Amino acid sequence: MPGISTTSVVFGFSEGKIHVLVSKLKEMNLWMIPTGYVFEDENLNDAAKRILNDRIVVKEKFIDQFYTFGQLNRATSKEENFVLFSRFLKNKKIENWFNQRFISVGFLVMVRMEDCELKLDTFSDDVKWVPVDKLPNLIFDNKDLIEYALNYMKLRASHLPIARYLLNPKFTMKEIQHLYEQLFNKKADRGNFQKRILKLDILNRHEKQMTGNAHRAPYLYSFNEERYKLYKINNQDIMG
Amino acid sequence: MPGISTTSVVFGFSEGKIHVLVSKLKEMNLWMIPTGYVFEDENLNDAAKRILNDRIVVKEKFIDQFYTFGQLNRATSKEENFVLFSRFLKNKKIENWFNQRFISVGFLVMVRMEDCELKLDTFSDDVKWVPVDKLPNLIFDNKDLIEYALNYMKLRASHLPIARYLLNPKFTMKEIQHLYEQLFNKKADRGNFQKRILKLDILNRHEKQMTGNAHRAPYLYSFNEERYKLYKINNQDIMG
DNA sequence: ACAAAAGTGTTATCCTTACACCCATGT
DNA sequence: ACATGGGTGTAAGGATAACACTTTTGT
Repeated sequence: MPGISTTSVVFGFSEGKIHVLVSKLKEMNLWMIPTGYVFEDENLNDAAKRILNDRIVVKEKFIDQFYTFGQLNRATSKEENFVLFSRFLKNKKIENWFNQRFISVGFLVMVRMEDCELKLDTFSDDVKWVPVDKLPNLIFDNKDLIEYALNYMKLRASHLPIARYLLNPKFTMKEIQHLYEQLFNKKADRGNFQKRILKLDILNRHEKQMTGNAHRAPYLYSFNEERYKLYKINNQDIMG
Repeated sequence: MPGISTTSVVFGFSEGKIHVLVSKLKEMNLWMIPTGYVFEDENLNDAAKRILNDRIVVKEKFIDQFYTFGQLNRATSKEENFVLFSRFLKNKKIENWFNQRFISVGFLVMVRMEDCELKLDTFSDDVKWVPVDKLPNLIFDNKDLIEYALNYMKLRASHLPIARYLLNPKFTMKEIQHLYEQLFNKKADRGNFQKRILKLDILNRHEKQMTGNAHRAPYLYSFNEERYKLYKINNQDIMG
């Protein structure tokens, strides 16, 4: 469909940092996140998945739209990068898809970084994960999209399966706490955080894992899928 | 832009009921909510406002997108209504805009019903407010959109200026309580509801209004715009 | 005076916070 | 044994829910 694309912000979590998936345009110092046009006979969500599958292979992922970007000046607002990109297109003799106005449905994607296999698409000569606080030079409004997605995650944290999709199947309390501390940029009390999480009654506790460190070994936890599905947040606030 | 439309779910509140704005297709028992195509040189939000202005005149409104609908079978899923609508188009000799696949960005709109002046567009011979629990026969997936918008309002109630835009500038505790009771379909304790609302510290209390009823007159309240703007919800849940 | 609605107060209970204490582990 | 991180307990303070009590109004 002319002018309709999906753009995915793919988040992962590793070594205590939230990461985003980016790919580098061939022979340029310009990076981008997975984008592509929607086919005439294709559902929006299917389009997002198809385009994503060009860059990344992963068994399980969370994917859902978070906002539709339809400003007129989306491509030209980062003028410097727009000029670079136009030259790139000319070199590659690609048709001028991007010269017309386009609307992007933004998708929030969450995966386990360790389960991912990254692939190069035809326009790229590099694909990698970068920490969200160290983003490279991005085309168009890609940086805005990433920030919008992060903010969306924060606001809707209690309605999104963040830990479920970003953490490994088995994880420690320390890991899940670090994840939320990173997301909210805020330290939490160890004991109270644990109590809060456990009170949700959606985790299974497993055997301790001997780490070889010179301290007590932590328990491992996993999500209890049955109870996790039942777990609905009572975010009725004003209604008590 | 071919295939890209905006569709607005316009909510109002009157006589203790949440209402939706609908218009009736000429000479048919088929209703719809404000929809229209986006121009090539037009921002998404501007398109939604322009299309809305064909049906309704109101000074102040809340408007924001809530979801983008991109399923393939959107028009034909309500087959009965699709057949009716096709016949309507043929009668009216309108070009077959709707025979091609289309994507709709759904907008949530909130207005004060009493401030609204409704207008007929060229396809309609009736425009009116209907209670959300008594929707008429609607084209396409319009009913789904309305239900989606309502659910979105519930989920994000604490982040949306619902009472600010649905209630009259001055209102009673009873009115704001009824609004939230309708939205959540749940009764609240009178005293506790009042305490919760007042603790937010975003309301001004005004003189009592003599109603002529045989009981104590209630205070009137309005939103304190300054404090309302400062009021940010700490919905950090898991972070305490 | 009375009924009905509106405003305010009370109490028991629960939740949160900050911090302390004990436990486990490899050196 | 000891240092370090991990698990759990506790007491003070705050928030919540259910309900009772008081005030205001027109008849």
